[in-house]
Amino acid sequence: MISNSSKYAIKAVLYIAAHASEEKKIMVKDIAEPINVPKAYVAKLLQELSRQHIISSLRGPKGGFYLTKDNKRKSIMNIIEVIDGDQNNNSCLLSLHNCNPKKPCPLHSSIHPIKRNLMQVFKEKTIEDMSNEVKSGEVFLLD
Amino acid sequence: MISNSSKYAIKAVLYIAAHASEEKKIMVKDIAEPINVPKAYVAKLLQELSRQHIISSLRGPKGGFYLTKDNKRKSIMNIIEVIDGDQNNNSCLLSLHNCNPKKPCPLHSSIHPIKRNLMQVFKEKTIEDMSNEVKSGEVFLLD
DNA sequence: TATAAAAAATGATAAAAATCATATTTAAGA
DNA sequence: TCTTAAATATGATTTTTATCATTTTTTATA
Repeated sequence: MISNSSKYAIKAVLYIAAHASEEKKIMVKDIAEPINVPKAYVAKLLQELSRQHIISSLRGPKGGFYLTKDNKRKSIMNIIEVIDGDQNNNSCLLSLHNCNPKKPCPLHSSIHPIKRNLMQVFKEKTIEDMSNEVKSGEVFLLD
Repeated sequence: MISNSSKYAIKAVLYIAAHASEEKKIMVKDIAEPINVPKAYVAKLLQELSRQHIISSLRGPKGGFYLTKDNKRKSIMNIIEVIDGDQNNNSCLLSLHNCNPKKPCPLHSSIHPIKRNLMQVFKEKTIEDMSNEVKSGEVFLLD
C-alpha cells in the first residue's frame, strides 16, 4: 500500500521542513541519523524527490536540502507518487484487475470507502501543515 | 500493509469456499489456474493455512482442500496473521516505534481512525460471509 | 496389498526491494 | 583559480519476497 521507501521519504521531507530553510540548508547526514534511516539510502530518495521538484537542493559548500514556499505546498501524495510510482493506486485490496462497483470483489464494499478516506488524507495533508504541527509541538517525528 | 502472499491466500480460500465441500474437495491445480496464481506458490500458502487449521486438507486420491464449518468462521484477519505474521500490525503509517496518542506522529490523528476501520473489517468479515456473497452473485472473485 | 493420486516437505532459483560504496559534478569561499 | 564541501550519478551487494522443481508421505480404491 505504501512502501518502506515512501515512509523514509516522508520522514526525511518532514525533517527538512522542520529543520532547514533556504538560508540554512541541511545535509543528508544530518537528516539520516535523527530519523534513523541509512544515509546512502535516504540520499537516493531525496535526490529523486529533488529531480521531481518536490524538494530543493544545492551542491557544494553550504549546500544541502531545503524547501521553497512552493515545495511546502506539496502533499504526502506527491511524495508517494514519486517514490512508489503507479504501484500505489490499485484500489482493489485483492488486486483484482476488474474489480469495480459493477463487478465488486468480496471486499470492495467494505474497503473502498476506507481507501477513499486514506487517499483523501494523502492528498490534502501538505508538508507545510505537518511541519507546522511538528514545530508547535503538537506532534512528533523522531524514533 | 498486506502482502501479495496474503492476497493470494485470501483469494484461494474464497475460491475453495465457493467451489469445494467436505464431500467434493478441490485440488491445488484447480484453484491456482482460475485465480491466476502460480500453482506451487499457492500450494505453499495453502499448506501453511492447513497446518494452522484455517483450512482443511486430505492427501491421496479424492483428496484436496476443503473447509469445515469451523474453518468457515475464520476471518480475513486470521488468514493475514498466518501468512504475514506480526508484520501487519504496526499501527503507525510511518512505522515510528513510539507513535501513540500521547506522542503522535504527524499522520497519527488522520490515519489512526482509518486503520481502525480497516482492522475492524478484517476482523469481522468471515470466509462464510464472503463466500455466501460470491455464491449469490452479489460479488465476484475472478481475474 | 499394490497402485496411483493427492498434499506436504524441502530446498533451489529468480526477481524485487533495500542497502552500501565509489566516482563525478557543482558551487562557495580563500 | 584552487580547494573543499556538498549533492548527483552509477552501479554493486545484500536481503527479502516470489516462484519453481523435486522428493516424500498419506490415503482411497482396485
